[in-house]
Amino acid sequence: MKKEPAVITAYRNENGGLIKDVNKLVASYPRVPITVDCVIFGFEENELKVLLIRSDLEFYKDKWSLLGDFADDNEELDDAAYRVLAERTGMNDVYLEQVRAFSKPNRHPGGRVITIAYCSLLNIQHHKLQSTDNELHWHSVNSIKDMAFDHKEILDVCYSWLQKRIQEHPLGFNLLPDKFSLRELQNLYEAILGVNLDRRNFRKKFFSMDFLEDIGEYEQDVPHRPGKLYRFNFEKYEKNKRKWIGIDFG
Amino acid sequence: MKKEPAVITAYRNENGGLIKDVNKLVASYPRVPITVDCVIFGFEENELKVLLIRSDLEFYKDKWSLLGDFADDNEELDDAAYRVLAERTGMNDVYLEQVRAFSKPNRHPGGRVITIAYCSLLNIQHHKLQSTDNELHWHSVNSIKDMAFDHKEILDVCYSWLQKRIQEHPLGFNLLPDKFSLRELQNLYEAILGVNLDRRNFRKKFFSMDFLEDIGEYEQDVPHRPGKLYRFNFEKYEKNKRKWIGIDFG
DNA sequence: GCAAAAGTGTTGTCCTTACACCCATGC
DNA sequence: GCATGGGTGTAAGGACAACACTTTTGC
Repeated sequence: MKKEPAVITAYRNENGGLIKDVNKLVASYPRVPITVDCVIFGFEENELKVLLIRSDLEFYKDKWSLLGDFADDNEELDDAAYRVLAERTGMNDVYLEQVRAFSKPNRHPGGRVITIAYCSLLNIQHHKLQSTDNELHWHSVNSIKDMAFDHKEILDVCYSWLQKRIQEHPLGFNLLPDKFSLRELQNLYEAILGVNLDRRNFRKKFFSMDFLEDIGEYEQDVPHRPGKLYRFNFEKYEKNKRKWIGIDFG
Repeated sequence: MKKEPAVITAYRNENGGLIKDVNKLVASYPRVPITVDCVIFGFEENELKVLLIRSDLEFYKDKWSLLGDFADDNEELDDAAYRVLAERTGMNDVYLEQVRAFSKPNRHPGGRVITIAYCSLLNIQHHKLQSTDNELHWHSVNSIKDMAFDHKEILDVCYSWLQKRIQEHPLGFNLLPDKFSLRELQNLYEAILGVNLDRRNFRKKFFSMDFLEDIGEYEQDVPHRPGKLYRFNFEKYEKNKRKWIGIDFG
């Protein structure tokens, strides 16, 4: 039961049990190809969308795939994920967060590849996809059935992650224009959480959190009374956010 | 801005733009040594403890290190983490969850190594460390100053993860004996969260969640009125847990 | 009988929910 | 003037925080 890991044992007892040649030690480790895969969410027409590309592999012909790439030598994983985003969308100032690693040995048909999934939120309006990117498309998250690799599983995990995360952190604003109406914000939450929320209580909630900034502008070209536009005041949020004790399993 | 990843470009245009030889594709990816590192928490003498080993590396002589090992060929990362636990503690039925990847290029002195951190909770009483494991020790989490590699950073991240997680999921029971008093449970929460909680409200809270099972036994050998012992009813919890909408940033 | 911790209830406050009416604009 | 959604307030119920006294045991 208490076997020592093989490599460590092999390198022991050279210097009072300590390993001297760390390079040799690391060189003895098995090596694995590492990729990052980005689940890039956007919001359009009151639907949560995800940016997918048609798989490059004949093996997955006509299946959709997340945007990913291998991690370069000495490239930190976050950097690799930002690089994928920049290469594919041209955007540099995008919200991005690591979700977790996926490591099933047979998840890639070409051999073992471990991938680190990242979740990313961007404003579709800020990035009009160019027509040369004709294999790059936004898909309604709820319409996606099956995908290349284990990417459907990764998408599902990231979607759940987002549903939880958006209730505890002000991520949603990354999916909206700088100026947005409360109706847009509510549509966003309803679409992501898959619920209907009471409009009056929703407003009260966000106003009481007190980081929506009334910028004195109004919606335009709407066939009804235009709503006020707001901006998310990030500084105010950072200054006022509190730590929180509240045990509650669910 | 929209450069295509080099490898994908190289393998294109062989079959209508599709890549045929997936093995060759994967073989062309850079490979990285992957390790798992386990942050193994325990609870003893009303303190949160973490299980550490003295570093095997001369480079980190006399520094403490998390328990880790490289991932074997075709070994899933969760399995590698369970293996590390079994090898080091002899325990197989331990709570374990992936936290995240750490990938700074210089985090290991022997060259680039990416590690996936796991958080693990076990009951110290169930596993009396054997004296042959004389470099394996429990350390009070709050007393740890500096560690080998980036392990202090990993520990800090996992500790924060635990503080949050324990408020939303019934993990804490993994740190306690099967039968425990409410006082022990409260001490656990107070130690992990670093706060004082009102005893009466704490009891009400847990009783109202209704998965503590009164087993009709009492504490023994205490120099005061003995408290009742309870057991966590996992089935009842699973059956009653609800989904939850509650937007609240903090 | 004394020390030490277990066990128990009530009240006020705050947060959440449910719900209905007037208002501003485009057509 | 009518259709459409914007904007607002209130009341009830539930959760949480604060708080003190009696009970049981070991010594």
